[in-house]
This record gives sequence, structure tokens and C-alpha cells, in this order.
Amino acid sequence: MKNHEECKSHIPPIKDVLDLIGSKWKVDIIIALSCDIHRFNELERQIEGISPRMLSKELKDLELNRLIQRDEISPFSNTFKYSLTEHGWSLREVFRAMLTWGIDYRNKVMVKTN
Amino acid sequence: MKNHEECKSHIPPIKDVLDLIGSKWKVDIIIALSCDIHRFNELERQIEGISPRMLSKELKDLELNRLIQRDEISPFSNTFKYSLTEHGWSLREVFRAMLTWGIDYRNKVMVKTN
DNA sequence: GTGTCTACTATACATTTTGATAGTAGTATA
DNA sequence: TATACTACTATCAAAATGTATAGTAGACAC
Repeated sequence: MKNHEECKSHIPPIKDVLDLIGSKWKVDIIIALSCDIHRFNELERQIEGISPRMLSKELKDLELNRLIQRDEISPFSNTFKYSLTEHGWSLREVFRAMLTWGIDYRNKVMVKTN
Repeated sequence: MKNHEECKSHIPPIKDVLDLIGSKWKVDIIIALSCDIHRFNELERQIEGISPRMLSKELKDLELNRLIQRDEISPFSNTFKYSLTEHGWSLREVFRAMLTWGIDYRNKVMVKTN
């Protein structure tokens, strides 16, 4: 990398990604959705330890940021489904890079920060 | 993606990455180091708003996780330098993926989560 | 009309993370 | 010897994040 201003310009977009997917349950949710789990209760059951409050909140964040969308399954049914938007799917590349690095790291290093 | 167990196996390595670089100042620090800024005071000056307490803590986390290393510049000098290890450098790919996605996202969407 | 399921919301609390401020030990400089 | 610089550490407060628990409103099943 050349000069520090150029370096610095990389920081905000990278932090955006972290803001979007960095809270405790977002990765779990996005991966579940990418794996054909769509309804609130299904997510609640698949994601061990999550409370409805957190699930609801994280879903809302993701929806607000257009990574997922919420649709009624059929009118008057009180059932909804969540699914990844195109933006959400496009995170695949980021996840793949993290997965590759993370697996490699686990094999080589691994000390917990806290 | 095929079955949910396979999906789930992706989660821990991805969360490792987030644990390692997800706290408030880690990206700033790693990018500064990748850009030839090496000493405590230099980092303190370049990274706007960071307190010595946080800088110290984040450097220690990163060192503990072998993403950076700390070396004395010369013996008895009370000056040190921090630099990326090979593991630290290997994050480049992850950062590149996040940067690309982040820039694209900024151009297309962008609503703040909180 | 009672119970059950879905999809949540509300309230309060606990924990974690970050910030503000001041201080310290060692070396170098005038 | 006094001042300043490097590289931190300590203490406490504030803010952000997450948890526990209970409750609600609509639909459906018997």
C-alpha cells in the first residue's frame, strides 16, 4: 500500500461490513437463511440459545439494511418468511473469504481473546 | 448449500474472524500497521479518537492472537515497534473481500443499523 | 370456548465494551 | 537537575449489548 490516506479510505467500507454482520447472532441468521430456514420459529429452534427478543431485533436490523426481506406466506395467515435479498446473497464472497481464513487460522493458531 | 449441518459448520470459523477483528479499533490498527505505521505514539496519532488504554488493549489482543508482534527497536531504548505477522498479513484477502462488498453496498444501499 | 401455535413485544436486569482522566517508569535532552 | 518524550497502566464512569422472563394478539383445531 502506498500512502496512508489511501489506506485510511479502506477503513469505512470495511467497518460497514462489520457493523452489518458483527453483532452476536447475525452470522447465524444469515447462514440459516442461506440454508432454507425461513420462518421465525424455525430460526428460533435452529439457532441455539437465541431469545425471541434478539431474533426479532436482529431480523429487523438485517431487514432495515436490506440484507433480508420479510414476506407474508399467505394473506391472513399470521405466518411470514424471511429470506436473503440479492444484497444478502452477495455477502457469500465475504463469507467465503472469512471461512477460508478462519479454517486455516484454527488449524494454525487459536487463542481466545477473552 | 446442501444440509443444515454443513451450513452450521461454517459458523464457528466465520465467528472467529469477527471475534478477532470485530472490536472497535482493530481494523484501524491493522490497516495502519499494513501501511508502515509501527510505533505506539504513531498509532495513537494516526488513529483519531483512540485512547492509550484502548490502543494498548487492542494491541495486546492482536498480539495474543498472533496477528501482530511487538519488538524492541534497540535494546535499552524504551521504544518498540508493532508489525503484522504472517497471519496478520494473510487477512488481506478477507479485507479485500469486505472492501469490495462494502464499497458496492455504500453505492447501492446504506442505512445505519442503530 | 379452551387450548395451542405463530410471531412477536415489554420490562427489567446483567454483562461487556468503551471512554475520560490521571498517573507512572524509563530514557534522552538542555 | 529539570523537562520532555515514549510507552504504557490504573481507576472509575458511561454506554452499548445481550439475557431472562413474561406477556400479547391473531389464527386454527377440537
